[in-house]
Amino acid sequence: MTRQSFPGTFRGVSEPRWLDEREARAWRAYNRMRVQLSAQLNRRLLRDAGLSLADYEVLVNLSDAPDGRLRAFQLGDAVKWEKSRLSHHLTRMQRRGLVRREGCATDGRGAFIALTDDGRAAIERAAPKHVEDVRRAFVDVLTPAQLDALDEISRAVLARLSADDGAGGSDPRVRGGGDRRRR
Amino acid sequence: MTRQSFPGTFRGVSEPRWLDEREARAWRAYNRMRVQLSAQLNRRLLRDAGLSLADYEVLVNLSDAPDGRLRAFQLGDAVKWEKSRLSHHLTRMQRRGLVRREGCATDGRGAFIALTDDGRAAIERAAPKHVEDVRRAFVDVLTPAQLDALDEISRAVLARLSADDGAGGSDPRVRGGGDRRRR
DNA sequence: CAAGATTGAGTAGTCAATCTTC
DNA sequence: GAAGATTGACTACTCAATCTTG
Repeated sequence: MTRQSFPGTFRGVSEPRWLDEREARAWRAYNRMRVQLSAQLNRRLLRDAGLSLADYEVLVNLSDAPDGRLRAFQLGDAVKWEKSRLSHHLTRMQRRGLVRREGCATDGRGAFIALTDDGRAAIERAAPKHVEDVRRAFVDVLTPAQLDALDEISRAVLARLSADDGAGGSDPRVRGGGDRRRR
Repeated sequence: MTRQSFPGTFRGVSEPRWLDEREARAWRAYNRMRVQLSAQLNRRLLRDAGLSLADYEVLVNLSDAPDGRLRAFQLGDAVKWEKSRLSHHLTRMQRRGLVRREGCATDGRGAFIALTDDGRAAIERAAPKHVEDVRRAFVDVLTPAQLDALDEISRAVLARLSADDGAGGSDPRVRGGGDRRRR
């Protein structure tokens, strides 16, 4: 949107457009914030309530749902994780007594994920302190204008991401030569 | 900065100040961007160059250093990881032939981490495409004003985070009762 | 004993393959 | 065969303990 394609390039192969100073500064600062903010919130939540951020997200979504239960794929849509990650995570949470798996009557393939009493107690105990942590580190250091700006920024990036993931890639060039990581 | 402390609360214990609509919207949007953007960049870098974002960060820092080598703690300062994460990661990268560990002559405890020829080749091969990916998903969808806004936002958050991590916690209340996670 | 760094054990996440039901 | 979900194998990260040198 902001810049035209580079004049004189040939099918994008030649000189990459490196980031200029403003761009690099914003990108670096954003990445530092991203890493440090998540780490701090995670550490505190774990220390104060014995939950990871991932646990918290699952529990919040379940506790907002009617009857404290959701189909697994609905929960997956809400948290935007890979199916397998969700499944593994629920297995661990089930082992800890926070959620329970229930079969679905109308669709034999389906699973309901339900909050247990312990799970509900855990999220209710954790939430006030966690919200305070989010306020202290994030919300309360930003002006309303900054909150709105960040919202718009996020939406712009997300719009591009879903446009690209729907389609094939960043563009149609095929770039065959990269060595795949051996596993 | 933006809001006063809640009138009628008693030592912060009573009603938590939940997020209002603007705050919640920004927080949710930011988190979606954070998760999806990293995931997409990671996936593409891995697919096209066989490197993870973590590998990339290490290699960039080394290739910017004189002689392509740094003391481990300098590298750690640059990437802001835990010492043990860095050490584990370097072990894996060493096994893949991307870096090499060298002893330090003047400090027997110290280790130098050096880029191998393969490591330098890998980062030089990966960088142009990765920068294009960052441009496409992030830099090029934002206006210069938005880039500057994000820079300021990040700095504000980071300033609060380092103030808090330097000190004891979010505030002096001790909150002893949370059940620690059993391991 | 503090700084620099590594190790081990356990938890978490990813990719690909699989299983079952629609 | 596609949707809903799980499994297995592997890679990655965290915390606490350890080792070594200053």
